[in-house]
Amino acid sequence: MAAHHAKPISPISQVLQSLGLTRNDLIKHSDQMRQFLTAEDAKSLRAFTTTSETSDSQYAKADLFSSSSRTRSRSCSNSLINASALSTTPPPPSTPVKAEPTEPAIPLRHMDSMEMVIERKSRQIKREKRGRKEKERNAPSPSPGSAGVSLDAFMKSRDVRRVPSVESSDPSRSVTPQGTFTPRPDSPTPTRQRTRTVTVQATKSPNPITPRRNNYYKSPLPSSSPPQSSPYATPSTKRIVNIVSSPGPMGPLPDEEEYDTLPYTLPPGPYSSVKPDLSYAALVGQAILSSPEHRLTLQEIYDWITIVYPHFKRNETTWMNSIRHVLSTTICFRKVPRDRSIGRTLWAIWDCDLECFTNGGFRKEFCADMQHDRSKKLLSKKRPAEEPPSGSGRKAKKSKKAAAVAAENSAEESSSSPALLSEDFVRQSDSRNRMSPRIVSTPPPDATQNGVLTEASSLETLEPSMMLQHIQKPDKVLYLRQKPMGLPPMPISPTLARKTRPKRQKPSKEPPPPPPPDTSLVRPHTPPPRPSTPQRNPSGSNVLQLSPLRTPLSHKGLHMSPSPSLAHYKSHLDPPPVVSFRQDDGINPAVLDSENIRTPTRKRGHNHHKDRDSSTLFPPLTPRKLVFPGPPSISESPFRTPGARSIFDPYDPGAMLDEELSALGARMGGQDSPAGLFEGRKGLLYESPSMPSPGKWARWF
DNA sequence: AAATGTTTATTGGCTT
DNA sequence: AAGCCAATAAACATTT
Repeated sequence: MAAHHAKPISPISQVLQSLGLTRNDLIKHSDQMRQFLTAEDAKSLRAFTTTSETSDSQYAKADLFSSSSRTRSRSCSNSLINASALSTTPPPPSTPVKAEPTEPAIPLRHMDSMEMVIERKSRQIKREKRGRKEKERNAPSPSPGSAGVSLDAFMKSRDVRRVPSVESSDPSRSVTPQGTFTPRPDSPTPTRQRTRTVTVQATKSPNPITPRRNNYYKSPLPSSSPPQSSPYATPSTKRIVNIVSSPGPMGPLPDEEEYDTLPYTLPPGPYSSVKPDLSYAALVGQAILSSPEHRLTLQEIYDWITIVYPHFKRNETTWMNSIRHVLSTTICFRKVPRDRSIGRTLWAIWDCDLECFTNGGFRKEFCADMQHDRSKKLLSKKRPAEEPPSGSGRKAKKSKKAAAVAAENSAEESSSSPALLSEDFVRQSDSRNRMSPRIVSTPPPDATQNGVLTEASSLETLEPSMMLQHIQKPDKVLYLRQKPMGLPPMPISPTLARKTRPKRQKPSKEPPPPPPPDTSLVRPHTPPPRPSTPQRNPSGSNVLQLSPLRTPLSHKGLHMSPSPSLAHYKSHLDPPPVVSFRQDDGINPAVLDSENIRTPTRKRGHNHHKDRDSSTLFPPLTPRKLVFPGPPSISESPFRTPGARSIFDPYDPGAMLDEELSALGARMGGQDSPAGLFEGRKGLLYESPSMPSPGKWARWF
């Protein structure tokens, strides 16, 4: 808005005057110029042709539009995505064209922005060329071209956005001090950008099932590329510069074709190169949640992070190592193995754990599994004593295999027993984590479905009845899914079996082959609807893995955290019955157990990161908006206006959820309007007395 | 060989 | 001071 005013007509006029030109002349010339450019290399130049002024004005609202359009496109995107819609149609040179608005830049960023611009430009040119060739070569291929283009555009636009334009000196833009992205008019991109964005988004957000191509793996993104610091980044310019030119990790930019497969959504730019004050888990969570299905490969996660948080560069190992570490050790990140041919495993966040990631942060207390742990702790505090025995603390690790086996057995037992359900279950499983949740109360017949996890999944197909059931329970359950009983026996997870670490640990002799799990039980689980393919089974058979979802540790519900209670499990076999389940059975672990939910432990807010702080302030958030993977820093979303959630971003998972709910409600008819559900949810699960009105915190961005 | 995954250890900051 | 936790580092395993 301010931008509007900013549009300096006067300056232009002045310039024109000094040149002895009239506005008409200017227009004329620019037209000519445009034609000229369009003729040949137009595309590459497009971005630059844009005038910052125009864009500025649009900035403010662009996002709104873009979001909506995004959604829309998204809905159809799946089909369209690859489709040629785009491809066939030549990229409308027109609109999208101009790039962006240059941003407002913060003064200090001039230098780099220049560089960035230059670099970007050269990149664009290359890409264009490449793209052209490609097209010529395989004109037919649907998605590629167009999609690629769009993404490309998107990326470019992003770059631009990030880069404060050289010219940008729009005074009117106010930058918030620490880089918070206030609703700067510019941040969001203007219309044209919008267009691009839209396209991109559409492409990338295929719904439910993202077509993830193998190739994607290679991290298509210019990983390091974008580096940039957001204009807001206060920090050192040099760094930014480096980033830009950093050779990075990357190699060649991915082909456009790959772009259409981008499995995640990038928050609107500008991205600050400042190190985010978020834990790695939070970052990973944002990344994963930015994907429609809430699952990404490691590579994708890296990409997302490097793009959104330029602070992290692709060629650095530390943070990547940390990311991997977090993935492996954090319960909320579940592995979704895929067929080899398809690609690597995906790391997913299940709906039941969404709360952990509210506001873009990460609070494990809200992890469904954690809750179990917690309850367990409470229930049995005394227990700890027992375990230490096993060995000296950490070292006492027993062979994993053994542990695994034990776990499985126990799991089996527990799961098999009817007792599992409900409270018992809780009690038993508490520590065990992850899987446990899956076990839910009695399974309604085949109510199960394999849910497809999509955004929709969140709401997923629950049977109304089921829902009701749970809902009854005052406390918790959002929705449960149950799995039909009587699944085939689960094979033991190869994983467990396979790992043996000779060196470090003494191989405890043991491991007799894990007893065949008696799988008569139900193994509910949530999974993702992704086509989980049978895992590779070393032996060759297609048996499913035990739980691919969790690493052994996690199976036990442990995180690396040394917390005593958990520690127990590290060394103790007894508990954790790992429940194995099949990936595809479609059960959503979601929040299952109602019984357990307790208040989130202690105050989480205190330690660690700020995000936490916020959380402290506000307890759990409303479900609906919870997850938007977002923008750089929590506080900084460009979208967000200081106050609030005024802006509706359909692209936001939360929004999608809402939509889903609505739909669901509609379907269900009656009383439980989706809203109602949510409300209920909120009330039950999230609301805490102290909590501010839901609306307020609904969205963290 | 490189990318992925797991796990163990250590460290430092915070909170209790 | 004790605990807890996230970040790191690093060894090792598994896949690609």
